Amino acid sequence: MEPLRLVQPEPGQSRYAALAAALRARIVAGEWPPGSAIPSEQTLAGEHGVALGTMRRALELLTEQGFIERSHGRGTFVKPALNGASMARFFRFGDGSGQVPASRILSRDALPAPAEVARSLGCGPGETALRLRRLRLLAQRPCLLEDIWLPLPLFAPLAEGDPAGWGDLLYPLFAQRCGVHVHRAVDSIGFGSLAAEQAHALELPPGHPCARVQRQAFDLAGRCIESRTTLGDANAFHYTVSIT
Amino acid sequence: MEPLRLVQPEPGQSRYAALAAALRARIVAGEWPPGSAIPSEQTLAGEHGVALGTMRRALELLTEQGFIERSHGRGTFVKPALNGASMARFFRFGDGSGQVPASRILSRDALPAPAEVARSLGCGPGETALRLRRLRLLAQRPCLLEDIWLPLPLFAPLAEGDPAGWGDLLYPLFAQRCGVHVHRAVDSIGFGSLAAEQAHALELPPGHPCARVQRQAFDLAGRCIESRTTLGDANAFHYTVSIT
DNA sequence: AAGTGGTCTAGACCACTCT
DNA sequence: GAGTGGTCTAGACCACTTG
Repeated sequence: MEPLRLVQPEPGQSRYAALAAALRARIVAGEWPPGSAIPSEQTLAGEHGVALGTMRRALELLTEQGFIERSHGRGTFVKPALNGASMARFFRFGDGSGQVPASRILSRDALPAPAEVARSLGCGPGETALRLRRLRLLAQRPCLLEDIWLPLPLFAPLAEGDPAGWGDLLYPLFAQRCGVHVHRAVDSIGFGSLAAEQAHALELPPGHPCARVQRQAFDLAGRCIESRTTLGDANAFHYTVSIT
Repeated sequence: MEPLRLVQPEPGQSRYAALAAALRARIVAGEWPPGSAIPSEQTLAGEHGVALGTMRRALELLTEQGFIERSHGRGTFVKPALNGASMARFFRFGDGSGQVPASRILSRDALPAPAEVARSLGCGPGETALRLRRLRLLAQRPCLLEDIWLPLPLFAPLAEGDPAGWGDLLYPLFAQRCGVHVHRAVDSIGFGSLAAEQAHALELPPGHPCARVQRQAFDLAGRCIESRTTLGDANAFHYTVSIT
């Protein structure tokens, strides 16, 4: 018989919000890994000594916040990590078949993080981080050029071994090799033109207009675990926003 | 004593979804104009012969869908129309003080709608529509150039009178003069370069890179009531997206 | 003080999934 | 058939806004 886990709502906070926070903490702590099932609402309600409807409200909150997914008749599951295939959503290349671009690692170095990268990753300036340069191709033609910074004690497993065997998606690799699950990402879109070196890699003329997508990726605990800059032909860029 | 308004859920549809649809129809029909209060959940629940909690679920649905806003202790209100000040959200000009750019109407004509515009507005190709060309300025400096198409029987009141008195925002004008309330908008973003005439209006060199935002605006009933193309300096463009 | 939406309870029953 | 989440009920009480 499990003892009651009573939660004490902060003053002004509702009980279901407090319950959601408690469950979120258990998820973040890794008690239930991404993709696995958590106990049924019946069980959880009994465990915390609250009515079923109250626990449902808490689980609805966690669903809205993107921590869990519910499936009728099956159960409630910790939301699996993002797979990172979403970068192509900003560009419309060639056939538009929506397939994942192939990946080619151009370089891999452990370097002191420049100020801007350090700020983005939330680490001290000058701390060493892993920098990947990566080219992405569709039908053997270069389409995206990426500059990826990863904090270093955490991503040490990626500093070794042959990157040729990594496959086309990085985020599943982060999970397998480093135990890092990407839960949320923020993309910031801007515009610029290609430096000579960048233009050469993308097989475009120097000075060609490009779209620049700066991404920060976060894990379940809200720590920034990736700072990435992606460049692509501005003429292939497109994006749609709905306003309400 | 108001008679019961019983709703019949479609097979496979929940009762609260059917209630939400019924209320949405009354909102779209104009029974409660934008900004006005609708009856309390108590009243509505009684009126439809359902439990309070069920009516709450229906109202939650309408809230998510953007048709109503609820305010603790005050009541439930039909969501007021968009004010259209949101175009500046795509650009970062000068001081970044976030103020609304001034508006200058460059031209106003009733013309047959080109095929693409007609498709966007959902009217027959070649039907006449109202075209506005409009320049927007911050601190007396041009920043955005707009090409706006409006379907014509509906917007006839804007074909007359001096546009100089219209003010800086069009959407409030749509509501006052034409009874059109903008409920939702979809913006599609791309990059291009300025034609000579466009460059001249924006005081930029011809061929200068520009961001192009194509907007479709919709009223409560879901009809497209505006097709707009906005051009601005690509170097001032920025936008942030959160992915979960 | 009256009226509104927000929280919480304790139950019943239904729909879906898996074995 | 057992277990899950989804719907619906009927009520009590609380928190907020307004006259």
